[in-house]
Amino acid sequence: MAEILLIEDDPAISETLSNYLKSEGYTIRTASGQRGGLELFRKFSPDCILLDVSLADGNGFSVCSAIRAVSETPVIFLTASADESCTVAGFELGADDYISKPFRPRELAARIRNVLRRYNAASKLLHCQNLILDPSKALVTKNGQEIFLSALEYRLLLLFLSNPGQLISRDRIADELWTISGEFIGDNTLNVYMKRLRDKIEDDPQNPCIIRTVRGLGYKAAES
Amino acid sequence: MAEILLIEDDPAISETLSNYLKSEGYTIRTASGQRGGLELFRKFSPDCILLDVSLADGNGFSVCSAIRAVSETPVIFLTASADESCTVAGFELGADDYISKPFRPRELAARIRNVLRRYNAASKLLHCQNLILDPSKALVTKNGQEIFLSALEYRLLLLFLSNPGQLISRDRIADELWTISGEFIGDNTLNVYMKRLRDKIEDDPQNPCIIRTVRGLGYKAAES
DNA sequence: ATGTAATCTTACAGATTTGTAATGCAAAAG
DNA sequence: CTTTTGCATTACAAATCTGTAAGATTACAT
Repeated sequence: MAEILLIEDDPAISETLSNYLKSEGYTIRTASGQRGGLELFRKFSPDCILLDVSLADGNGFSVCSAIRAVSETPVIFLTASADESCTVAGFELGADDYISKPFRPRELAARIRNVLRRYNAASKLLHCQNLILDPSKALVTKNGQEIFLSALEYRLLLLFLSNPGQLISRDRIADELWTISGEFIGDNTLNVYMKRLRDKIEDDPQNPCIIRTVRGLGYKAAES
Repeated sequence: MAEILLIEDDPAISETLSNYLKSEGYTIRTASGQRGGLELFRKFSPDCILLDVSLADGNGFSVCSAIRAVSETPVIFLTASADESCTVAGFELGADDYISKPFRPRELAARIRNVLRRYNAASKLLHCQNLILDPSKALVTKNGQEIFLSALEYRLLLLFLSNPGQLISRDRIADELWTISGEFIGDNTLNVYMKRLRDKIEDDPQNPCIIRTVRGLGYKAAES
């Protein structure tokens, strides 16, 4: 489960929130000030940060700036004041949400889930069976072993893993891979590419599990 | 500038919001109900949707579901009630934010900017000068013309465009491109790759603008 | 100016990719 | 059962990719 860093000045609020979020299944680390907060951030790389605006040794805004300088980790501001310019300032610094006290616990939990969902969706590795494709590095691995794919094989796999469980017609594949460059390719060229790709990614290319044939319609990647 | 679809029952609120957001530079389209709202959504593909929970012909939740079924376009719920279970329900349906009346205009604008910022960051095409790299299709184009890159050339370019304006050392490049597979390559192999990539992507490979050399330190991609 | 180190450029083979053609095979249609 | 259709498989040249070597050029220090 996700790990949350709570940076909060007031010990009473800190404990209340901390207990509630633990009951929701999160791992919580708490700090009462800027210095300790940033230290825990560097040490544990939490998945989300709850940040009080008013801290003993500074304010939450500078903490948020410091975090944003090195990371996109979601930051949710907590504040006693519902002051509009504070809210605006918080978002300008790159915060992901801004919640005014009094906190309603279920809403807080929903907003935490919301930022985590988006954050996880953003850093998307594409999985399928024991295969992992990392679009940010154009890297394909299976059981930790790199698989070398040619440019077109990579595109073909990317197309399938981007649409898991979805039937993709032969025409659509041909379009996505070739028609941007205006070329036209022979009728069974795609068959050959499927074979080559399967030989590289499937455990048993004769009985493909990752990309299955749907006779007469196209191909379909496994759900996950 | 971004285009916003406002789906709101109450004509007075609709007009007030609409005028304010226009003054902020957005293009606004308004609908008063579910049916009209979804029609405008399909017709104009707005960048963001402001969605009142209570509508004449249904409620905002079903509209949100319908939108989420086909798109990740950001949805911000607007509501008169500050009811906590409504808020939670909204987020469960995949909403991006949930704002209770009375709306403070500057905060609303800040929250809109926030969801737009994240949404744009998520569907990230990587730009640099007149060059565009689409990681979701592994496609590189320049002035609309496709550029054919080999697997390694693509990775090399991806590395640079993912870190615009940032100096990248030769060692780091060698690590990112080769050491995952455990291979070691000759000392000037990277020089050759840089040359090949530049020949393909730069207008004038002799005077590279997209990736510049920083002698003794490495290479650096232009900011944008 | 001269020397040195860093980077660029060219050239070259071996490996791989790319597209086509020919053949094989199995599921659906007749 | 036979034929047809759709996909799989194999084999093959042309093109391209990949890494290295050798020499040219450039920027910097002395």
